[in-house]
Amino acid sequence: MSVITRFAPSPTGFLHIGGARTALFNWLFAKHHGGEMLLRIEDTDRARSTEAAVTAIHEGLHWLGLDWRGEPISQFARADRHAEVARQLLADGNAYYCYATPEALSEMRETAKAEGRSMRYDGRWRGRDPSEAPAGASPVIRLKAPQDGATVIQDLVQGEVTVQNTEMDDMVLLRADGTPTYMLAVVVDDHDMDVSHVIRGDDHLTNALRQRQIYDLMGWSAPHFAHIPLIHGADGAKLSKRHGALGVEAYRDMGILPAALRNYLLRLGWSHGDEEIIDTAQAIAWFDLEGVGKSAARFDIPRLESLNSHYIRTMDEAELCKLLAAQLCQGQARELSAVEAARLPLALDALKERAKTLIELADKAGFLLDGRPLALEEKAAKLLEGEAPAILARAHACLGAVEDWNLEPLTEAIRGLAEAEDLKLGKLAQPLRAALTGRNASPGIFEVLYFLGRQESLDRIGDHMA
RNA sequence: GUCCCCAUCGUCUAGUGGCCUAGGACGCCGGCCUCUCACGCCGGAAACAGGGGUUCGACUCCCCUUGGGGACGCCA
Repeated sequence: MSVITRFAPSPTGFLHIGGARTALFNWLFAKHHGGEMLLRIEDTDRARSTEAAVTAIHEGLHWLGLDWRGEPISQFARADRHAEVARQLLADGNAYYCYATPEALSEMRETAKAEGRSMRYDGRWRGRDPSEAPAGASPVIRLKAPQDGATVIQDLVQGEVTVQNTEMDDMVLLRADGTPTYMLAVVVDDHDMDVSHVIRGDDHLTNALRQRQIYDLMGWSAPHFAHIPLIHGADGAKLSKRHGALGVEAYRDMGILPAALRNYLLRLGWSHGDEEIIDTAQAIAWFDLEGVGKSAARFDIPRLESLNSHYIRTMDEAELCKLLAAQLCQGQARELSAVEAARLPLALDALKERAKTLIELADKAGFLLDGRPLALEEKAAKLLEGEAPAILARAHACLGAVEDWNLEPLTEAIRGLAEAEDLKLGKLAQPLRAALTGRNASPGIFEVLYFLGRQESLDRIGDHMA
């Protein structure tokens, strides 16, 4: 039997970080077993589903590098099939019409809450004859759930979970307007699509027991369930859309690489011994449900950034160079000039180990762009005070004599000058750095000269010498 | 309120009864390297929620307490 998983988001917003991890786990599990993942949009609630959200989910998954089998499935498109199953349950005596109005129901809940009882549907229409139905009212169809005994699932992450049937009420299967509820649709679809493993957030754990009742009454065998713990915010509170849950595109905009986010999300709730850096191929080879932890994890940005810096340093340079160029042009009305673009690959190696995100990378690469006279950061301006202009004048003269503008000759020239002047190298390097980059921190000063080229370097030094 | 789930350094986690003087990673602190910032290297502080059992022996098994989370919709 082949492994089929599904990622089944509701299209009510962007692909948030918890959903992204759920998708990743489903994808990895399927890949690991040579199976496939389905994408099913759970859009049975027409009022809350939007096309924009569907698009956002597609784009989010695409950016993350996750794919699925075939076309995305719209759950709503299968409403007829869901209704058919509801009618069969009805015909078999495993479901019944309920004429309780929404108002009556919420009143019932209020009373139960006030009296400290559990807020369940009381089954008032369970045994009644259809002839008692109020005229003109359109009923919902409810499952006639077992009233004694217990329902059990063997969860691949949480273990055996048991709930007494007295704790569960008769859930609505088909709404008054004839559309299916999620609870029915999810069971019918997972069954019809031969889903072998349902991997989802553990906020669905108690739902699984209710769904189990439908499987049992239909005489279907249930898929394997794996309820993975939720992700919390840095403060430990639930990560929700109101509380810091960002869409994956927010991480893209923060300059996070998809590979880094995958690795981070993988290690949040799953482990393989002490392994930390796990690329996607390795993840597919290793991923299993036994490695999934049971407790919720907090989202920690510094750790994500640490992983991100690793992937920035190790990724393909040409690829990174493209990302850097794109980032540098962001918000800028102009393209990079040929001269500027040529500096990027030269400097990339030095730059990339100083950046945790693409944003930082672009920021630190800023000095490579033309724009004399350079804007000076405060600390850089300080470095250009006092005897600095005089020193720069001598450096300018010294560098002007360098014919072969390469790392070794430049190093020799500057070191030679420092020695001749009996200056510590820092005394010379810091003003140069300030004049050349406008900052007090940058890659090594010989490299900076080399990246910028002869003319630009000399011009920038000239701007600040006495 | 009722039911369900969870509980190791600040954070992510290793640990499946003796290998634990509890390991790794991020972060933090100190040092080295050094033209600055990073990288790298070396070192440090830092945890088994509490209480009962079971056992020759519990981080590991059981129970209770506490704490956290989730679910109780004609939402998904």
